[in-house]
Amino acid sequence: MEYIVDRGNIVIHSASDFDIEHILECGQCFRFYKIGEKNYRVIAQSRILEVTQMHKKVILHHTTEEDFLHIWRTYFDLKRDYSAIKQKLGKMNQHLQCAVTEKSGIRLLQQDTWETLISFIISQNKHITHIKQLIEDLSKAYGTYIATVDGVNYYTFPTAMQLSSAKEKDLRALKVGFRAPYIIDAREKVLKGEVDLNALGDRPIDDAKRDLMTIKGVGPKVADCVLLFGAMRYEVFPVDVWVKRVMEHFYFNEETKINLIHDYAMKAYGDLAGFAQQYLFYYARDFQIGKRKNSMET
DNA sequence: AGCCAGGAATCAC
DNA sequence: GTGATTCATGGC
Repeated sequence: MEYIVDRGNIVIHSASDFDIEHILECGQCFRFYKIGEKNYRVIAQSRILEVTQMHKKVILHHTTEEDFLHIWRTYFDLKRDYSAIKQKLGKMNQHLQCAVTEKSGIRLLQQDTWETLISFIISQNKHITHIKQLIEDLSKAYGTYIATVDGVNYYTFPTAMQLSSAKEKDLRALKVGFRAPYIIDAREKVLKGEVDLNALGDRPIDDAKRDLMTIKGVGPKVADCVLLFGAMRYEVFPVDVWVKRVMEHFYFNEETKINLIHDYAMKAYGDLAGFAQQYLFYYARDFQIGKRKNSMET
């Protein structure tokens, strides 16, 4: 995408397939704050970035051309042609056509593998607002101070090393509950090299997933999320309660086992499965599709 | 107040 | 192997 440098900001005048609200609120990441309408503060890459959008004009505030080219362009996945992806998905069926049209500004962020691993371990059986809170508390307790903006202190997400002093009771004090030993097991296996997060991108997908699932508290869904959001493995299809509901609602018309949904989608969507999942998830959650009172209607 | 949350481990058969 | 129960915590 074409950009200009303007008074210390990076400005993209004609962003395509980009909606900062869709990107951040679609459930793939947790470390962001809404400042105003289409105005967000993002904590990533050991940095704080403020993003504003007005129609097709996107402003990345107080950043350099070098950071844009080497960090944010990759992080926001700006080199990928999402029009082509949406076109292919939209042709597959009418429901996907609705999802990609309604949530047309989604892009899959290229996030840190370790951060997604711990974040999605924490995410299990929790509402997104609470997940965000826990991750924030964890960062404040163990991360590195970045800066203070508008009177708020911001911290990086702690590395495995930075978490090495944490004991189970320390994590429980942060209210992560039964996930405390899971986080510790993830830290141990990563620090000892028993699980190599850097290898996830290159290995056969089944091997990579099996590796992740040796960590306590990492099952099929969390492993898929780490592979998709933290290792750019777009052929996976994480099935959570929302994806299960929307798939039942649109494709199966009855209660369906997670495994069946997962295998069906991976086969049907192929190397676009991860993208399909994200459009469907955000679409389903936003419109509460398949939830109780709406279930199995229309 | 009770139900649910971007699930997974554990136990019962 | 499948199905039910348990796990901690907060929001609604």
